Amino acid sequence: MTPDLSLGEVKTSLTPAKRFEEYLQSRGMRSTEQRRILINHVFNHHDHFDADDLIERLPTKGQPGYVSRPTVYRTLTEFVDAGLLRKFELDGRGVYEHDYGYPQHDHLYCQVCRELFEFVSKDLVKLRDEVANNHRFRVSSHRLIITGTCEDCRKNSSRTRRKQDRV
Amino acid sequence: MTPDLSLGEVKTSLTPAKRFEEYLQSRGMRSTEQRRILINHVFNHHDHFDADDLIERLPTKGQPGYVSRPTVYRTLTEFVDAGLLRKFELDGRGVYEHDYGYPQHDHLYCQVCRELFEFVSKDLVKLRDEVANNHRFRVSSHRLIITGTCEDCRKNSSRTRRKQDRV
DNA sequence: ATCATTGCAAAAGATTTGCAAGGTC
DNA sequence: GACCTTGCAAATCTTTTGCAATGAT
Repeated sequence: MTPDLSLGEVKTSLTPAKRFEEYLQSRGMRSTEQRRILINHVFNHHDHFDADDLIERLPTKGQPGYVSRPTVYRTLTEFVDAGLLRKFELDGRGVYEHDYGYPQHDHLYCQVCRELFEFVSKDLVKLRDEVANNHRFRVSSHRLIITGTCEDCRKNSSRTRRKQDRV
Repeated sequence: MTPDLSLGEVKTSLTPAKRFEEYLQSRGMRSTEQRRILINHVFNHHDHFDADDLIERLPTKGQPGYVSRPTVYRTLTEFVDAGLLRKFELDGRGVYEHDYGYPQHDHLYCQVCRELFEFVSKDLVKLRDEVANNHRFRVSSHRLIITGTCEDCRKNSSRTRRKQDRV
């Protein structure tokens, strides 16, 4: 479910990879094989994912394209710092989504299939800013998650979950 | 910061302790010293807290009133199941707040002093229900956290944080 | 050559679990 | 007495860190 791009999209001239290169340069950090591998994986899908999802998609140890778990974690943090990804917490895990070039949006979270659905609401941002103003609070971001049951899961409440349980 | 009670308060005839007793009865669970200790501690403060906060307020091992860490975790989960507390995640930790007899509200979170401020918004609930309707999604709850900097911390940006860092 | 980065192994932090002993109904 | 609960110790899960080897500039 992709949000309406007309609503809040940031105009971007650079690809995520380019932007990340700039970020690295500006910080005296280096362009490495692992960082290139990860940026490709992350920006080839428009999904929400956690560190494990990403690691599972990578080649295993010994194969070309393998990146170790600590490096995955470290690099995800760099992507967040670079403004490429946003991070939030769900069920005790860190979840990442595209930020760079991607419109502001919020989420519906189905507690049955554990899937995230995106929606965009200008009114929510207005409401947020009003509330913050009233409290003389300077907003840097917000996170709204509406939890419940999605249409499919309501219909098929007797069937098996479609998405794997994470034990 | 207490939300306006006129807005969303659930009328409650029972004290949390009584309601919990009923819950235990209905489930064939037992009324124990530890559960009574914890319900008193939890409902004597109107704060947000995590498991550690609660444990720190309890007597230490060997003292009367001591409750072990696993029991604290287990009992907090029971309070949530019983509808007495609500739980959410902040910075990777579970945070609890009163639910039973407490009005619906949301939070401003200051990333400097790490304090939570509550606010109530009827419009937010309306917006939430509209969005959910559009997506044929059945809402069971929502969680909005507005992150930023509170007034005090903006003013005193050079001073030390008022609330202890959690290492 | 210098210094950032990686992978490994191990640590850390929060929470959960197996189980024997003890408490409640 | 039956069986729910507790506390202990240990496990689990996710994420982080120290460090020596490796790679980028």
